[in-house]
Amino acid sequence: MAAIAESPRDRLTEAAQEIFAERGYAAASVRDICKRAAVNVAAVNYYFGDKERLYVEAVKAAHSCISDEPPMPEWSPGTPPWDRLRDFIRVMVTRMVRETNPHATHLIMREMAQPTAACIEVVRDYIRPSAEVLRGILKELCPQCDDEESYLLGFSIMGQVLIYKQSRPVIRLLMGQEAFDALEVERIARHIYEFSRGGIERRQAGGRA
Amino acid sequence: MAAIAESPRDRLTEAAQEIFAERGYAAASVRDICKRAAVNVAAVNYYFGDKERLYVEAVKAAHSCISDEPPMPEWSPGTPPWDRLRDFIRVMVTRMVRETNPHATHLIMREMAQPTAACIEVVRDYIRPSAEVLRGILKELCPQCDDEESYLLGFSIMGQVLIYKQSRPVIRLLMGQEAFDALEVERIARHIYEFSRGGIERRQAGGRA
Amino acid sequence: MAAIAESPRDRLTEAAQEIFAERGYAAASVRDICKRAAVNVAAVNYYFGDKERLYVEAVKAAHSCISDEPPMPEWSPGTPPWDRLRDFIRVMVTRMVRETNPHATHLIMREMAQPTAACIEVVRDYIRPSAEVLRGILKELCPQCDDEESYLLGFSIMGQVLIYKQSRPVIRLLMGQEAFDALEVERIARHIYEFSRGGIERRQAGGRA
Amino acid sequence: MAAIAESPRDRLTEAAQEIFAERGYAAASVRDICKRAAVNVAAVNYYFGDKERLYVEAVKAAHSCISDEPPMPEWSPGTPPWDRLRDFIRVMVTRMVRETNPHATHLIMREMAQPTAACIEVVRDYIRPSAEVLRGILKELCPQCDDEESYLLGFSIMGQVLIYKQSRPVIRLLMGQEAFDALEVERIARHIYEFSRGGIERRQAGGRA
DNA sequence: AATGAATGAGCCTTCATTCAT
DNA sequence: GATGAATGAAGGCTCATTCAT
Repeated sequence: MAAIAESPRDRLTEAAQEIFAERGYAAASVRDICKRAAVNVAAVNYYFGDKERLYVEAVKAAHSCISDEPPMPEWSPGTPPWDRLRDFIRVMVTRMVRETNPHATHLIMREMAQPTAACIEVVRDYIRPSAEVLRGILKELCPQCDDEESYLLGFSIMGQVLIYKQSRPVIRLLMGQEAFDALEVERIARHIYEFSRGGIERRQAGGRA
Repeated sequence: MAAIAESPRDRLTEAAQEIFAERGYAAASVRDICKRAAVNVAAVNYYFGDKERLYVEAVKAAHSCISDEPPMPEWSPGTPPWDRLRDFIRVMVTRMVRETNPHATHLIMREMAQPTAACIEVVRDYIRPSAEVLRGILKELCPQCDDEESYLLGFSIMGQVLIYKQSRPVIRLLMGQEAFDALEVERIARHIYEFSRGGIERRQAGGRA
Repeated sequence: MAAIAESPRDRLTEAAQEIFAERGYAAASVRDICKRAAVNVAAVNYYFGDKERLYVEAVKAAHSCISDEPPMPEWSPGTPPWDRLRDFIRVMVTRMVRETNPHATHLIMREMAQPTAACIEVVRDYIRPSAEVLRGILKELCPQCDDEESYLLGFSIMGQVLIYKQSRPVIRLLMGQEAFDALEVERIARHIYEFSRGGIERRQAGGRA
Repeated sequence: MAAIAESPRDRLTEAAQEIFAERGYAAASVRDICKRAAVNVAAVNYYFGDKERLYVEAVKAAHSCISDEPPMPEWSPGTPPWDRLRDFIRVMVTRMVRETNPHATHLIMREMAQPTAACIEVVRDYIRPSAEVLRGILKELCPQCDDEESYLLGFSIMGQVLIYKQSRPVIRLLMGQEAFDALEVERIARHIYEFSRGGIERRQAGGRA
């Protein structure tokens, strides 16, 4: 998106996303954010009152940006749960890995690892809805799962997805730059789907072989 | 574990681990670290030359501390790969979740998500060795895997483990405090093992059903 | 007295009196004054051009307010000078001590101790007229006084009066809250009159005993 | 006193006295104080922690400077009370009017008119001792005075003295520059003594003539 | 006539760092 | 070998003010 001439307020939120994502809350300076947004230093105080409230706005903007694109498909009532799981994983991997708005994802990851005041809102507005979608699918695949089990299944799936965002630098170092660059979204998504399908089916089959 | 009278240098490294882990690099102040270590402000400069070099030392100390405890078992030559995988996962989950030296793990996680100068060394000395152990096991379980596939399998396993450290606050918010507290290391480790075994076996069985 | 809906300009002057009196010129903020006056921030600039010119207007308004109430009596031609002196002192003490419009007196006192651009006008319009009244009385009581002497007498009288305004916090601390509260305007005025009468009569009697 | 090269801390206290006296607390800037003291901006934080605590120190230094010079004479046991009153007044007028350390007196006057956290200490350490000396003299001159009366007498005397400090700008405007410059400390002190003696003696003689 | 958006200067404070001892 | 005094740079924030409307 990032048009060149939005309103000062929007430019500020966007610049804040970038700089907070790059440097973290403490290391990001209001002055630098304003410079990148091409507004006066006092604008932060004027629009948001505070560095902290600017941060919260930036995080909110980031998660709204992430949640929108790509959107979760609206499945027709009869869509088989395995298909929905495959779609879900593909959307999530795309959101994490794709190089559009890398600042937004980065900011959210920071917030998840190092929660601040904004975390509660992010979880409530962004993460929980997705989590509920996933749990809905899982409940259908494993009807007899209790709450804890379905959470563990969900974390196993999301863990596989998130590692590509949260530990990306490490992954690049481990695989080497070339192999890392060769990784495609579709490849990752298909792998996670197949792997997870195996895990779920094994659970349904009754555990140890 | 935090003896009262170590050498000033060690006290400094330890205090640095704690404060860097709690607040991050930028928000941590040299003065506070020195205060907690009960040394003079100039000591950081004297012993390490720099805030940044103190940070690197703290990260190194953290990963040396974390790699030791609990140690990876030394398997006898004939140990079946599934058993070694189960052990590997249990050790990793324990290292991530258990609340001994939480500062050390926290610091390492920060470094993985937000690589600084210390990252290369952390990967080389701490992460790659573990990664090689895991890939060794996987190569044995899936002899015909190419490099990319074995990496993807490894990431699927480690992703499931790491999410409990890197997204812990979110997990707690999602499950609720009580359910979160009820989660036990053994439970998590067994789940990840079974889930991953299903994933690996499905791959070996030839993919889509 | 503080009607709810005057003209914006008047509301501004009034709010300025209060806030300048409470905090002093530098510590008073144009924003706060505007907030209390319920007008836009730009109103100060619009109506007065400047924070400083608003201050001058506030001081003028304060002294015009203070000079009126209570008014100096209009003595009939034959009123004995001692009676006029007693009245004069009572009016002055009342103006200083009484708790009506405390902002106005406070502002004037500030201006006397810490002269700004407004001081010359305050002296010309408010202080000198009163001073002339007093000197007229004193000239009558001590006809052979030269200028310096009559000034010294005037300062001795006004000094006794002003201390109750300018050093009020100290007086309260010295006497204690209770004794301070028990002090009545009439009591103070009578004391100053009697004390001053003694001083003046002694001078007329020829000084040292 | 004001040597050219004292310790940074002392230079700071002295510069603070001057600038706080000239501009008041809010309008005085830490930067300007440091510039005048020829120290770094951070020195205020280092030595005093705070602008406010620097202010308190400056006020304390001011009153200690004032109280020392000129000192109150140490009267021999038999000194007649009138002589002691004359000395007391002369010392007080000298402290107020003399042009040594004008900053110190100015600062104290500000504090008396606009009390801050420092006021209580100033009253306790500086003002009350002097007030007790004066009340001791007055009790001897008017043995039958109750507390309130002796306070009123004391305020009448101190009011005459303080007006030359607190309202100096107004006095200069009223008398004109020349007459103001011609006023000598001795002249003022003698006048206040004679005037006050008349006031006290009249009271002892039984009030109205 | 009157305003809300936006500004640049300056505020106090804290920071990592160094120097003389 | 180790320290306390002192520094310069930069931090977030608030201020009086202006400009387009």
